[in-house]
Amino acid sequence: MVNIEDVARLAAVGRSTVSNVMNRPHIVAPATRQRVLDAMENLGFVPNESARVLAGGPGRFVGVVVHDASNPFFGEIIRTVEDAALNLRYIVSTTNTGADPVRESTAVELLIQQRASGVLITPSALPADALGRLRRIGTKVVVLDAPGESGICSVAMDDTAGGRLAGQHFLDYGYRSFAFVGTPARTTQHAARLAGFRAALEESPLGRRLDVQVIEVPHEDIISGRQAAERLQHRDSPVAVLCGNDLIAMGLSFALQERGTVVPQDVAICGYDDIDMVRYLSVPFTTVRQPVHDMARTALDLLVEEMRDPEHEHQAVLFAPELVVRATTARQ
Amino acid sequence: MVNIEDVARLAAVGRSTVSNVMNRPHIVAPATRQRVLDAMENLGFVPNESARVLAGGPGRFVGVVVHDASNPFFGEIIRTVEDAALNLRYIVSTTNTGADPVRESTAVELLIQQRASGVLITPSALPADALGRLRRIGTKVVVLDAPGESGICSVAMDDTAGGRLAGQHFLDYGYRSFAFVGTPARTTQHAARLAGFRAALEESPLGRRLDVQVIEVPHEDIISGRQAAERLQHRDSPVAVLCGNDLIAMGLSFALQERGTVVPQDVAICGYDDIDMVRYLSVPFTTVRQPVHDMARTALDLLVEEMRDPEHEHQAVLFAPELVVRATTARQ
DNA sequence: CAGGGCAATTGGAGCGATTCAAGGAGCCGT
DNA sequence: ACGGCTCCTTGAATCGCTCCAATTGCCCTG
Repeated sequence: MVNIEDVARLAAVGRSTVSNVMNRPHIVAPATRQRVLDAMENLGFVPNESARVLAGGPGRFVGVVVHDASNPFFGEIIRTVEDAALNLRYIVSTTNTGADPVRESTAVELLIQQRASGVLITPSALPADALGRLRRIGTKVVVLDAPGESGICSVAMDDTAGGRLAGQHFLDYGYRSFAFVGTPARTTQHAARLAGFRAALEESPLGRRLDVQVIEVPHEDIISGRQAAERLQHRDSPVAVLCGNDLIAMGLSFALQERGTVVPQDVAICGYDDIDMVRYLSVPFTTVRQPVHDMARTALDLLVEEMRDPEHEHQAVLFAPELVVRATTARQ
Repeated sequence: MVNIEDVARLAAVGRSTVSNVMNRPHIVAPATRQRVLDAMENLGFVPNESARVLAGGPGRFVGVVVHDASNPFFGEIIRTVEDAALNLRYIVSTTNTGADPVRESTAVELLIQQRASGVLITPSALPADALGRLRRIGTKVVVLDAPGESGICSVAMDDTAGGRLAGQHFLDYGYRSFAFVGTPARTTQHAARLAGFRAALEESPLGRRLDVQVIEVPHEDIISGRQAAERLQHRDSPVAVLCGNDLIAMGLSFALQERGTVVPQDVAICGYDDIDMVRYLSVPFTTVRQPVHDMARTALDLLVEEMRDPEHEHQAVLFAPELVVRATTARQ
């Protein structure tokens, strides 16, 4: 493989000059610069990132850790981040954790091994020590889709507000029986949504007479949503169900339809995320929209800023959710 | 950051011994090994992967390049590969190309910079020179979901056979008017599916009187499928449409339903991939199933074998597709 | 008991970049 | 003509690790 020395020899300059052309082009005389550039071109030179990082150069490796890339919500995040990062010539590495804390720490561990210069993470239950270790090797961290602790940048949705929005909407529409399907025990996001949901109900005139049937499911996907259908109890009055995300809502809705339960007459459903798909289903979903694109973009901007500017001040950005009413809820 | 030397000092051994504990544990005396292990633990030592790679050690970095991770088909591939690779302590980095040749080469370029030791790629149009350059730096490559050229390992579905299967099925069911929706001009996979589809029709007794209306769409997603609905011409006889993948099929189907077109009475649809979701829709999809899990697993196994064994013989594995008949096609 | 063989350990020479301090060349004003 | 500048350019030291060749004991055997 051709290295910096080969380039230097062909261009008849010193190794450092070649390095300068790559990292501080402005201090190299135009003629020399061009000569070096040509030499690189001729030789098909590609700098060795490992050597670069080892020598203490600016790393160009950022890791993105998400629950599940095939969930369109995360898909959109990844796409946004990749687009922006590739333009800045960063190398983006995505890892899925399946919201599993063990895989999450494995993923972080591997990122540490790589001495990633930045990490964008959607934690399920982020162990503080993992963050500490990342910090110690100088890796910048931005927490995405979860409230950040102090001393760390974070970009999140106000999940409590989102849950509230859904609860309020159900109450407005006259529902009196409620359920939540998701993974509140395993992910902070769902827990907050559930909390907001409960809060809205409790604050209503009917007060604490309103109870929420909580159905904890194993994953955040369609299959889990389907499974929840069997456990959902609905007798006389229609049940209003808030789902932890749209995929779960889809699964639940499909399974209910198969059993002859009609949405929204028998069961009302509110999803979460507003992924593209749910707007196109035969019964378009009422859901809580997250400004995914903006979140992702902001998160990357914060990360880049933090990587470039050592004096950077941490900030926690909170986005507001928005309720999108479609056909899976109806006025009673 | 703590390095190998710190560990060596604490354990009162030489640097090399620490290295040996990590890479060739069997040649270190058990007592010594334990002492080193303890020291690592105490110091919270994490080997620096960059240094390792630079020193010519066995790299543990593999790249996975796919069209779109949020497509469940690729999602499943990624999940499978990640599971297996993480167990082997490989670092998996996923990149999306959106089937765009430019992003594809950018992705490969970055992988070269990283000196990845292995790459699993789903090419749209893989430029031969990119492969060559990867090869030159010693990166092992396995092509996934596309026919491999000689001198390279590949795992693929027999897409032509898949297209044939669909065509045959439509003929059996009595359809006489056909269309294909997908990206045949931009991806080899869709092109092969279309070719097989055409072949089946041409080989039928009705011969070449059967024409296929080809609708090229910009992406392989739901939105593109929806757009295709406007361009699909169907007059008297029902049209049988083969879609390049299930997402396109879903989009097409949703859009048609909105305009009052009934599936399968007015338009029959056959998807491709058999992603989980399509089985649960209100009208479950007829589709061509790909053994994704096996493909992904086989691809990774090949890659690992190739990375470990320099004498490795390239092979091209071809999986057979399978038709799954559900409710979007009906006997005429 | 010398010598051979084996197991365990280790210092040193890179790997390919970066950064820094120092050196050389040309130009200016005096 | 010369000191003092600015601009460019460069050799050397370094990063943390792996591998190799060499070394050290130790046990066994003839």
